Amino acid sequence: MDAIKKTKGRQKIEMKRVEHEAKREVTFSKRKKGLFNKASELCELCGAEVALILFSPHLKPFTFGHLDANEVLQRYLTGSDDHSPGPVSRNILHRLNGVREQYNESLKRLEEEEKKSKDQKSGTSSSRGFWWDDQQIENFNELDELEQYVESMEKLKKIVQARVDEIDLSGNYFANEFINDQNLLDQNNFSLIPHSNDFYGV
Amino acid sequence: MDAIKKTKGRQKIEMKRVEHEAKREVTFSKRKKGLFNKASELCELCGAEVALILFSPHLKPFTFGHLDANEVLQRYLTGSDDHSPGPVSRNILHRLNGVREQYNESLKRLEEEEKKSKDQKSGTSSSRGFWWDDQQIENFNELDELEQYVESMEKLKKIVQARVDEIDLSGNYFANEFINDQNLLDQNNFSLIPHSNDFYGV
DNA sequence: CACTAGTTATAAG
DNA sequence: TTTTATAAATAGT
Repeated sequence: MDAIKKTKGRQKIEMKRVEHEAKREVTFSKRKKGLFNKASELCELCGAEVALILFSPHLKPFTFGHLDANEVLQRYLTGSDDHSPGPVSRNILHRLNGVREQYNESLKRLEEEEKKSKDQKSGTSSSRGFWWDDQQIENFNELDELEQYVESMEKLKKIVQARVDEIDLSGNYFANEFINDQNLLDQNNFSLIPHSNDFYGV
Repeated sequence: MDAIKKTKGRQKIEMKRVEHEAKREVTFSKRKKGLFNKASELCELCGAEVALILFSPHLKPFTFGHLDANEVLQRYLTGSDDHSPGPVSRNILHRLNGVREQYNESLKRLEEEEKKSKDQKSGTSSSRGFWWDDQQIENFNELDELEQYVESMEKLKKIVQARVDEIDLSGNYFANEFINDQNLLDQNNFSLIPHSNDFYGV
């Protein structure tokens, strides 16, 4: 009967740069959200860890990390894993020969800085569960981005909660050393919804 | 007529850790591939840059980067952008106060190491276009992983080629400084298909 | 933003 | 692995 279609639905697009700027930004926004969700699902389903650093077309940085992007970066850059000293990337180690000590020291200082600004006005949430950074959000569809992030974080919150529950039951989850305190999660995580301009204060 | 279905098709799954190990590894493998492809598409469609570092359930690292993961990491860690000195993350800069110099020096040395081992037996491809690292692949479905990567890279090759063509025409692509020599791409990139055990020799 | 409808990713087999 | 068939992501409105 009603053969009239309201929209053309999703159309196939060529895999090349989207030339129209507004369209490109919409695509970026949608796909960034999709990518972050895919990353979080991979973490949750498989117990993987991921650090994702993304620069928008305007070179604004967005990051996503689970369990903690700095932890993941450290493992990657040093090839070390304090928690499970299994096989180490000799390739990476070779390339970082002589650099590791410096870098570890740098990381320590970075972590100290992070503790200081934790849960303050930096717009950064850093805790043992998920890590998420939204610096420079102010110049790019501010509210939209923010809402997307909040949305993502709320989704992640559910995921983490489920994982924590599971850890309580199974007791041998590989990530126990990272997420081992449900109270910590309850207290510090996922309270990112901005209620003041502090969020934009950098 | 034939109402018998050959499979149940894709089934909805709960977003929680996949407990069955074999199934979890299959899921990881599939979704990692999907995630990498999503990342590469976002890069291509929107001119974004991305660095993705992923640890498998067995803590094996996989990375994906465009244009160059080290470049993206450096921008992220230092908050600097030599190519377009726009707004800089003061938050990140603050956290890295006093660390940047050290880190830049480290990066320089890392790059030197990379040049030495480029296109050798390290299993690492590093060039101006895409960057991809497969260290530690040897303990996890070796060939499968490899094939996936090769597949991804061949897809990416097409993307890069399209982009290069476009740059030739438009001349003002933001990535010009990175991908600015088609011959370089032709010569050094995407020749990763392994034909000997060198690939596994670390 | 929210919606549709055609496209893509992927759980099972 | 490759093939289904369905779930999920998303281009266009």
